[in-house]
Amino acid sequence: MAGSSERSQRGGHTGISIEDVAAAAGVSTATVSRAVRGLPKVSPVTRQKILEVAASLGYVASSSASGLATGRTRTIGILAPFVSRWFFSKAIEGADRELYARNYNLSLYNLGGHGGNRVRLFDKTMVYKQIDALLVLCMALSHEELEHLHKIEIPLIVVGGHVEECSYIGIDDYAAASVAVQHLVDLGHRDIALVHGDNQTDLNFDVPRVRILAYHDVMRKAGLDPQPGWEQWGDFTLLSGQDAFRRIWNLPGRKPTAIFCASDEMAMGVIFEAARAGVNVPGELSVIGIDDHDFSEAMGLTTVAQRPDEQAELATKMLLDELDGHVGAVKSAVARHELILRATTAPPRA
Amino acid sequence: MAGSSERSQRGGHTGISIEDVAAAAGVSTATVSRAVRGLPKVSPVTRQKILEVAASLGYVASSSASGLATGRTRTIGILAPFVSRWFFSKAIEGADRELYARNYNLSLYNLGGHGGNRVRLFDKTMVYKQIDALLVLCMALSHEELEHLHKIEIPLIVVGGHVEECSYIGIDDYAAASVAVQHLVDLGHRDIALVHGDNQTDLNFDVPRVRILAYHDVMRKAGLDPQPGWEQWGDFTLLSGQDAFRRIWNLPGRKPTAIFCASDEMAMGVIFEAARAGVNVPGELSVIGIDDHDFSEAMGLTTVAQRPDEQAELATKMLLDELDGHVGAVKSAVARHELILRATTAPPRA
DNA sequence: TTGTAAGCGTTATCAT
DNA sequence: ATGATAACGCTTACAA
Repeated sequence: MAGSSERSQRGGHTGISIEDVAAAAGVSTATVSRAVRGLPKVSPVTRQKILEVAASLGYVASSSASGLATGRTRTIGILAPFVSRWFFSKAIEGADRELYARNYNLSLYNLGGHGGNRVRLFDKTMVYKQIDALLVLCMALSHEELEHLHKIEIPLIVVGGHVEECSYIGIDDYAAASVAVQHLVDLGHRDIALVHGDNQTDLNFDVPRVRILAYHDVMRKAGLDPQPGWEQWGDFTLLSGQDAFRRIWNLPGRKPTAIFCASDEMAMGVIFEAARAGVNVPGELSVIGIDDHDFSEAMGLTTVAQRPDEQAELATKMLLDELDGHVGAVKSAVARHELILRATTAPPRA
Repeated sequence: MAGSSERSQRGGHTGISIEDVAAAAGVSTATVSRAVRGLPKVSPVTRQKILEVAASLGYVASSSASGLATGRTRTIGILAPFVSRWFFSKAIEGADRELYARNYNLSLYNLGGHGGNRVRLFDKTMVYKQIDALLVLCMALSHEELEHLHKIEIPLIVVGGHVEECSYIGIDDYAAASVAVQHLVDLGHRDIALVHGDNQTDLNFDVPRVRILAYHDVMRKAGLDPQPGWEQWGDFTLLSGQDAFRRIWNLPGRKPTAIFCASDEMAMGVIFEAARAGVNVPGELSVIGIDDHDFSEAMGLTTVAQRPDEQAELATKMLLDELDGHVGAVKSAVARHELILRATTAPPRA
């Protein structure tokens, strides 16, 4: 019974079904199912025949149907506060590489405009019964959210920073920031300003705090005592870097000879604004960032590099391994960072 | 009849089902289905009761099951050659706004690393029975692909340029490029170079060609005759802009006094490289791009602005309207562009 | 190796 | 307004 030709009432929307293939190949649907999924216990000749028929009919299994039958969607979700920013778009590409290689789909949940009511994501649209695992980018999750996720029992991992209560992958922010500040100290700078990430919002959660801490520690160890007002916040964007520079430069008194920025984008903002103010980089002002943004090399920006794509790729691999039954595959890991010397840092003017 | 507690053989992975809710509320599954979907013909009191029970149980409908029953996945696919480039990430954010507002999911198909074998996307992973509609970003589809898509009968639209045989949304590339070149001509430039997009690859398909054509037309009408070698190709990236500048500047003979770049990123590459070569912008060299990239304002880059997010948002709206039964909702449209004068263009030196 | 048939959780038709 | 119930297309014991 039932070829796609003689299909009933609701939607003819479904195309070629497994029954059509079975009928055309003269076998049962069970055998077709086994054959197309490459399962064993199908004779070579039968499989061959079925594959041919399936191909000629253009058969593709309905993901809804197999999802319903197996309880798996073969889709993993990526939760991101933004997509059009360097870290996030790179991470998405990295995750996608692994997903593509292992034949999974990628469902993107962007908090961008609608960050406020992320509640909804956890209730309706999202997560629940739509994805097999969740990759969270640079966000802290609330207690409730984590609990909710935990209850659903889907593998979960956070990329881009430390977050309590669950596995995470990211660079050692303390070490990375320390390296950056120490580089400035080593060059002989004593008046070092800081443009850090906002730690009011949950974006990047711990990350800003840790980087600030590292700055303070390195400064203290070097016997340096930054001016109040030389610590400005930003939100990791170019624009906020520009603003921060202006606030620092408009301060009365002497100027810093170097600025450490918690992201390359902010560093670029500082550099553009410095240029506008006629401040020579690195002659009068050294600038260092963190990230190694796509534009950093072209701008000659000295930075501490990280690779969000690799981080997300690894995280995705762990998620998929866990789904493949490798219990314990998902675990925290520290990603590498590396100081890259370029043209925006130099010893302070004598 | 089954509560999630007494569930059989395969996976207990499924959580609370509609039956659980029905049982707890003392109604049939049919009524629960109507109630939770906000359908009419449910008495207020019944609905209220059901909603309460559903909420307390944390019930969420299985997308696989409803997908199977309705033939709709409530997911639209976005096909992009890259995600970590300005146009694409912005477009994704724009599409997401509309999708989120209308409670659809977003499935991302990135051709990034694996662009070569995009075949697979159309066969296996993708499209077929996984998504209700497809948004294509800046790519030409082959005849077979289009036919395939057409056969599946899912709404389809292309954003970011003209493509034959299907609806598309994008700026008028000819007009936009003309405005840019004309701006240089109006400033008095006669020696105008071009850094255009690659038209070998299918990325942006028609777009590069049309922009080149506009350049030629405007030049000819102005009675200008560009040097051979002043036309360099790029691939829309910063790096390729740098390379192009070097190739142009290394040419023997006189230098152009202005360069029109087919994208802001390439324009930035030209500017960075010009700075490195000690060429003053706009003193010795005017530079104009197309896009109005996030960084363009900070860099003072004169450009012809476009808004990929708005384009994708509109395209998505059309797709969803079509799915809502508004036949003919999907149709081609021209998006706006606007010349933005900033600091990288000026009259040529006397 | 292959077939039979019972689910999987919804939705939608048809009664009531 | 509500309830039975038959699909939806696939997977997977279990039987053959």
